[in-house]
Amino acid sequence: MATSARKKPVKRRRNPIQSRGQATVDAIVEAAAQILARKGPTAATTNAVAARAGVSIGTLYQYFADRDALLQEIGRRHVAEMQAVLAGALGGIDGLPLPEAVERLVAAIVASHRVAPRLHQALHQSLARDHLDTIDAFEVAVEAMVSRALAGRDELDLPAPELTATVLVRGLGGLIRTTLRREPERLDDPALARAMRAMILGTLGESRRDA
Amino acid sequence: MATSARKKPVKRRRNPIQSRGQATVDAIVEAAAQILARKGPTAATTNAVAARAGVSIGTLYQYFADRDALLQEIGRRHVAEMQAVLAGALGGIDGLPLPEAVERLVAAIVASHRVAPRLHQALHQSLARDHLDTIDAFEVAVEAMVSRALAGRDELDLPAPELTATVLVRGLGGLIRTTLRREPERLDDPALARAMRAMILGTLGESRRDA
Amino acid sequence: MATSARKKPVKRRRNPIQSRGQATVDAIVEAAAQILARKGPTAATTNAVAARAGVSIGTLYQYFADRDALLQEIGRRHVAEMQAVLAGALGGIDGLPLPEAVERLVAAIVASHRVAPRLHQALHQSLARDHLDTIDAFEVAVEAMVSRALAGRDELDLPAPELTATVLVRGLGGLIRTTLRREPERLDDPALARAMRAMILGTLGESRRDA
Amino acid sequence: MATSARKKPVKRRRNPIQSRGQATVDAIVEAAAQILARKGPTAATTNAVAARAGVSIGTLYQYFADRDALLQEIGRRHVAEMQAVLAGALGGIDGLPLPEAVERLVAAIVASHRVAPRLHQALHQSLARDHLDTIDAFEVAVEAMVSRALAGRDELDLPAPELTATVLVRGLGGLIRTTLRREPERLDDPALARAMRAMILGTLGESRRDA
DNA sequence: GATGAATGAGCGTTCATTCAT
DNA sequence: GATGAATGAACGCTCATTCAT
Repeated sequence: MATSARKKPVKRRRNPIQSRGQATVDAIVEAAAQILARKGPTAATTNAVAARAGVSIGTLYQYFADRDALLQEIGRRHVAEMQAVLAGALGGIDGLPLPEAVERLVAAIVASHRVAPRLHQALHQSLARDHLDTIDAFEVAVEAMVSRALAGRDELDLPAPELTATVLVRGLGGLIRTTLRREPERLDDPALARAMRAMILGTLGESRRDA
Repeated sequence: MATSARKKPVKRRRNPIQSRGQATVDAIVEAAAQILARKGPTAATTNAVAARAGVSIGTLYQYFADRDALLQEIGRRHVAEMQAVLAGALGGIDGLPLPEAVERLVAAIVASHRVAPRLHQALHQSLARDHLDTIDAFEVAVEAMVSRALAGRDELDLPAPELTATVLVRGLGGLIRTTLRREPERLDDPALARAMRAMILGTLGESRRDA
Repeated sequence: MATSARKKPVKRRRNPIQSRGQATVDAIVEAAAQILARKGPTAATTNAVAARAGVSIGTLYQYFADRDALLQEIGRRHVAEMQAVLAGALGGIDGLPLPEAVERLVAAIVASHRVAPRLHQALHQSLARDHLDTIDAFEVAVEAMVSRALAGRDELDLPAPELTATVLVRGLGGLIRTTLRREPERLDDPALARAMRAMILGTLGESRRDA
Repeated sequence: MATSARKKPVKRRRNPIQSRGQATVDAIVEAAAQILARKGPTAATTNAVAARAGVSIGTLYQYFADRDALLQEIGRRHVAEMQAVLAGALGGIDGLPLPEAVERLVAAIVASHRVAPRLHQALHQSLARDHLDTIDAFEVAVEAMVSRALAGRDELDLPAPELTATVLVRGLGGLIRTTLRREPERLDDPALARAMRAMILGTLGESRRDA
């Protein structure tokens, strides 16, 4: 489904056994995420990260094999956060009538993108195609989840719930990402949320009619 | 609408009218676009571009104030190409019945993204947030165009054609971009195109019902 | 005789008498020697040595003032081993007739270089000119020993036994070292041993004739 | 005969087409050779070399792909110099009677090692086993040359001229190298030269007698 | 004593950019 | 105009060494 060759296995260097070490790792990851979010990928040099984290460059390399490993860890954490928000906002959605369920879904997806919008963009930009895997895997998981939810609703009777899920999730994601980049404040606009719901409901209705 | 602080004004060094210089500029831009598309932003160093273009690095700087100016020029040309493809594929669409019009629109948007998909991605990745303006402007223009087209169709009777256009264009764009990145070959899948049409038609139907 | 300025005096941190410490020191030295021999000087970092020895880096520095002190200790031990092999193989040589004595000498020198050939090379490579003293001292001692043995043989009647010893020992050593580096397996070749014996015997004969 | 796997092809970066460039390359090589000779391999950092050569670090990398390429170039030049000295000192040696020929040979080998003795040592120390090829090739060539010369002398009637040449050349080389390191001034001692000649003549005599 | 997290000088290297020719 | 040799700030990263626990 997804993609391509994986060369480098995940390469963390030491997982700290003293609690001091864990704090250090957190500081580094947080510093890197901040710089990434505020000034973009090119500003997130290993030296800048170490400086902002208040540790020496050597310390950074105690915990991360290279810059890429750090970036991947940030990606992993970011995805985990989005995942958590999404899961939290989606609990019990299956029991809801469709319109409410869609409302919840839209709200949840938007919320998950609001966790760290600038970082989200930066990660998309900074990670080479080979390294977007973590983020890709998350998106794939979301598509799968939505696909299952759609298939579970007999009322919908979709001929290809997977395809519909793909279109909806990717479309929604792209819409949110573009809006976040160009008009971040607009993501709070209720009219936009309403339009997104219309898009979903309309797509579902139309998809059922399809052969 | 758009965004953010602009540090550097657009800076090209001269607008060579004579064909000599124009050919050189073309060679440089083309070389850069090729490297960008094939090997990504990090491979597109000024020296590599000059070498591939068959000119000296000094000559490159005669025509472009800095690397960024070159990248922006590539963006400008890429957008112009997408624009041209889009316009070409959309001629006479207003006279068409809705289903055919939608079919044409989907085909046109997909086609415009297929002009140079790798370059498209590379530009999104390599341009700093501040410098995506050209691409943003294009997307805005497409939204406006679609908005006008929607507003012109009395049969649709949309309460907010602009909002609907925004959602559709951004959603479609994101869907295509994500697909291009993760499953490029799938863009040829007729089922996907059908699903996209369903999304549009459904959204339009649903949006009309909205108050 | 030997050479040059000595900056740092030999610096070990403590001479641990208790077996606890001795075992640790041994482990460290052995680990370092192994890495040196197998992967060369650049791989023998203090951290790598400590890791392979199964001790912490801090412990390593408890016993060795710095990396150089460790290297020198390895040199010392290596020389001691070569010395032991040599002495063992040379016992009773004085009573032997010349051809047998020479045969024993060649065998002994070859054997002493075979104790740890890779380590031998690595030490020559990794020790700064200033720190080859231990090895130099060993070679000087061998020369002296051979010189005494030659002087003790009235049958030879050498005009300058010391000079002859120098030439023979250094020549033989260089020959073995070069062969070890370029054609290590050839050191087992009986023809080579025979040629070495011819060299010695011939040199001895010729040297006597010299005024 | 010699050895082993060759990974990296020689990697020079640009061979300068302006004469300015050639001067720069020479300055860099010379600076590196000086540092190597005076302070040893570890002092010959790329930055130190560039500084001493009076060029920027970037310039160094215009001409050498990496530090190793620079070292190899130095090796190449050094070997060429030794070669030249050797060839010059050996002209017409074949017509000479054996004792004079040997005298010339010893003088020539000593002279070739005196071209840049400290550099010679440093190269042996700094080059990884994989990269001594240039120097090895030179030594092999010398062995071959001596072997041919020996085979050409019917008076010697050696059973294995190649083996004898190997022993003599490696022995002499090692002897000189050791002496250079420990007692450099002694290389001028006529007694040592005499002893070396004795070694050669004796070895030749003895080798003939061998079966 | 032993540990190992932390340090930071310094390494090899890249690449956007300048300017004498 | 065009060239390409030269620049040097800055990058990612290593490793000998220290010191609080």
